[in-house]
Amino acid sequence: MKAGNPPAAVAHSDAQRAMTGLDLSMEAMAARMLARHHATIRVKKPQVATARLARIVETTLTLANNAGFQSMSLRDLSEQSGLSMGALYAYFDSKETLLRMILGTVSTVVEEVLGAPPPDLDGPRAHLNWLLRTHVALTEAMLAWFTFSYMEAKTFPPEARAMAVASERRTEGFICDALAQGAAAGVFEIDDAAMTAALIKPMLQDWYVKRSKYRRRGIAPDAFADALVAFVERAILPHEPLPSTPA
Amino acid sequence: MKAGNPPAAVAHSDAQRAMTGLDLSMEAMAARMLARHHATIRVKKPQVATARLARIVETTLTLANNAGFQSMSLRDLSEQSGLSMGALYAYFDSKETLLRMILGTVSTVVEEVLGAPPPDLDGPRAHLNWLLRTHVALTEAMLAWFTFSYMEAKTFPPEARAMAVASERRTEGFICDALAQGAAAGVFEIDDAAMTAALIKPMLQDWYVKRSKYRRRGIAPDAFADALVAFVERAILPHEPLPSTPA
DNA sequence: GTTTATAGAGCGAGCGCTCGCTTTATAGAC
DNA sequence: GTCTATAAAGCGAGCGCTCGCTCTATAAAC
Repeated sequence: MKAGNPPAAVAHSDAQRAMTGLDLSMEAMAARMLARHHATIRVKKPQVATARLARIVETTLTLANNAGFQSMSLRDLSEQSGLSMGALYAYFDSKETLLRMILGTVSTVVEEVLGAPPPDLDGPRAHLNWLLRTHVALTEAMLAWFTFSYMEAKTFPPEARAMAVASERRTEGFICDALAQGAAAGVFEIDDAAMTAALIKPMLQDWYVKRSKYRRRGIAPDAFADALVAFVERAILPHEPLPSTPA
Repeated sequence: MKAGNPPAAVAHSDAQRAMTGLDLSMEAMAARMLARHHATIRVKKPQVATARLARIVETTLTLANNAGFQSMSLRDLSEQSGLSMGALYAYFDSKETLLRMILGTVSTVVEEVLGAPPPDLDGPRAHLNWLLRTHVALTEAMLAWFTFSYMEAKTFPPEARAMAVASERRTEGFICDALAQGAAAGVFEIDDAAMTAALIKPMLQDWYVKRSKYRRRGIAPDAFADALVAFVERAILPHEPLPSTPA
């Protein structure tokens, strides 16, 4: 396993980068984590550390998404990742730290991607459209990370839970802002932007939380995004009054 | 703690019964569970068994919803419920059985409530409206049960997980059927009923999964149901074509 | 006295985590 | 090229502890 650009994943990675503005590959994420936690990671060589970290995180996400983070023992992680117990503890000082490293990476990426819309978006409708489609693309590219963050949030220690909640509120805030701007501009017809955003977000989350449901039905990311955008726009774009309004 | 009708909860219980057609109180649920599992519950006197079972389930839901079912030790459960370890094992033969007892109760209740719409509903629109509002009322009345079922589903053993998935599909099926009937009758304007139902259900689930979000914002069950129905109906009732359709 | 229910000490298994030791990579001396 | 010195990285048995679960002695009910 030599260093250098992994040739097979380049096209895929480029497509993601075009949509989200970032390299979302496991290697790139591991490099980010290393940069953020280099003070506490005992392995010195960046190449080695990045590769091992990628392996650790990949295995953790797989095991935890199958049976839960609490149920995943560090012996399991050691065995599946090919690293010894001692080697694992060169990268984190406790199981909880490993959890926080993963969570922090996810919320940082969400912030960076959704908080930086392309400058050429034409108005609130295009902005909301971009938010929804980019969220689908982002969670698709980092599916395991997002299911991990979502499903394990309940059992997180208080600090980590607060981080997860804050990240979710931030995401909902992006949607709410786009809705409010559209309403102010007369592009959208909305009673309560906050409530509408509160209703839209769970639909976005369903894409990765219940991913197997959509996979079973053969629904591709683009098809889901299309349906979601169509549904939301029908509900918020202005149109003639309802033909009948019985009780 | 004597047996008999708990007087304080009668009014509340009656309101629930009017909406859902069932008594959803903890005592009533415990009685159901006892009837279903009387073969394996070693405590013979129904009054004693029902009261203890209610206490066990109530404590389990509280502890599990705080830190996860896996993290809840049976010593915690023993201490908090006031029952000894030995007494607990008179009601179930393993922690997993306790899990299945709770899950089975939830999915049975969902089936009974949502599968029995009142006969005087006037058409698909009223039916869908009733489905949405009843789902909100049901999950509100049994909030802890539903958050438990939802949040713990990932870590369930295969059989229990299958039960949870089946129950969710059933719920989505009720919505899908109402949508399809409305589309066939020309009351709704829908491309794909299954996809629309798939988008509606996560909004319903958000009410109990992210309950603290709505509590923080001071949104009452009725207000949520109103907003949800309004949002969904705007998206599916027929209306004039969109005023503009830019890319 | 018999039945029913409870108490709580105790069991083996498995947990997160540590630490003394081994293996591998690197580089200068000759 | 070969040898040696040193640091980096990895290893895995074992520690203290908690887990789910059991079992016998005891209390209460009738």
